[in-house]
This record gives sequence, C-alpha cells and structure tokens, in this order.
Amino acid sequence: MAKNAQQLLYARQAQIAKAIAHPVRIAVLDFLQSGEQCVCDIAEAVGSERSNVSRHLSVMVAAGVLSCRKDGLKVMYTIKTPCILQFFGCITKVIKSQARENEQLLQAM
Amino acid sequence: MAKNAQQLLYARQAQIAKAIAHPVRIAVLDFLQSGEQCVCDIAEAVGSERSNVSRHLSVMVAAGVLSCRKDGLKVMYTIKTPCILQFFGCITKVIKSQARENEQLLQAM
DNA sequence: TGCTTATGTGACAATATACTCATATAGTAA
DNA sequence: TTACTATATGAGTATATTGTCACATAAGCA
Repeated sequence: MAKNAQQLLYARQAQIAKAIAHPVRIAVLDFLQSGEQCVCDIAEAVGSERSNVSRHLSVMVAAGVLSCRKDGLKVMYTIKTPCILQFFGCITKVIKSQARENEQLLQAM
Repeated sequence: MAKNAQQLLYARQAQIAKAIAHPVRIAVLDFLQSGEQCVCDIAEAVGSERSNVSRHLSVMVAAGVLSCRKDGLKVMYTIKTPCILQFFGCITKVIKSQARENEQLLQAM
C-alpha cells in the first residue's frame, strides 16, 4: 500500500476506535445489543442528558459504527457493524488478564 | 452486575479503546505484528519523535495492550493481547462498507 | 392554528490529550 | 572515570473532547 494511503487508513481506523473509546458510548453499544432504540430510551438507560447522548450518537454514526432512521418523532439508532461487539469480548480478556496479575501481586504482599 | 461495577467496567473498556484510538498507536500495533521491537525502531517505522512514541507506548502499556522488557540499553515492546488485532479486521469491514456506500453515492450523481 | 414531545445544535467553560524541547536516568563500553 | 546511546519525563503550548445550557427544528395531535 502507498505510504499516504496507509496513513489515511490508520487515521480512519483511529476515528472508529475513538468513536467507541468513551464510557458512555460503550454503555450505548451495550444497550443497543438488545436492538434498535430511540435517543430518549438510550439516554435513560445510560443515565445521561439527552443532548449529550445525541452528540455521542452522532459521533458514532459519523464513524460508521451506528446507523439511524426516523420513526415519527423518534430517531431509532442501531449497531451497523455487529463485529464491533467482538471487540468487547477481546478487551474483556485484557481486563481479566490484568485482574489476575493484580490478584497475584496482592497475594505476594 | 452491580451498577457501580458496570460503570467501572465501561470505564476500563474505554481506557483500552482509547489506548488504541490514535493513528500513531495503530501504526505501532501494526508494526509490532512482526514481533517485539525497541522504541528507536518503532519511532523510525511510524515516522515520529522518540519521546512522543515513548509516551504513546507507555499509554498502551498502562492500558494492558502492550508489555515491555529491558534488554540492555533498549526496551523491547510487544503486543500483550493479540486478540486486539482482530479488532482491526472488524474496523476494516466498517471502512469497506462505508467505501462501498460512497461508491454507490458517486454513481448516483 | 397552538401545544407537546423528541431530537439536534450553537456557544461556552472545563478538562484531557498530543507534541515538542530540554533534561534526567540507565545501561554500555572505552 | 568519561563518553555515548536508548529511553523516559517535566514543563509548556496547542489542540481536541466533553458536558451543559439554551434554543432551534421537526413531527404528531387537539
């Protein structure tokens, strides 16, 4: 791949990773596993202001992680690329392995 | 899971996602697929200052994505949880699907 | 029409992140 | 010891991100 194209790909990959890299946005993705939801229900589920959630949602739509459709007054959001969820399986492994390390550390004290 | 524990998990997952969510750090991970490397070689490969790369590396170590060991003067960094790499497969899918959308858009103009 | 609800957005302040430079530290070798 | 190399880090500036408030927009209904 050309050097510039590679840089561009890294930037695009980073954009997607950034779109996920926030506790509220992860909570949103977790909630959306149950299927498409409107902003008001998402805001309630994650315990944050609607306007704030709306911004987080548009970041994720811009990155291509979510898609949305209008349904009357509501806008329904859904996970566009379910393989994103595999990522959480992976980082849960990272967290577990760190937790085990800490446990060993504690026992050695 | 308790509500607080859930919040903690989301925060921890976000920390790991953040540790990946930067073009330079993605370039580093890409380079480290070839095996462990020292800071100077990583800096050269990704085309960035050593001090800057050193900071990026410590962020990824703190998040549990990389591990490192001293080898004489050098510090060798390596990917600690290879499943992280699957994530790139996933987001490449996202990028391809968006590229296809844009192509269709272009053809409709 | 006016009223209500759901969502999006401009503007701002607060905070976090990234990069650079200079300097510190640690290891190697003469 | 001194000189050299690799890495890490403090301090500063620049930039990006986040959350909140107020307001705008859009859709439904009386």
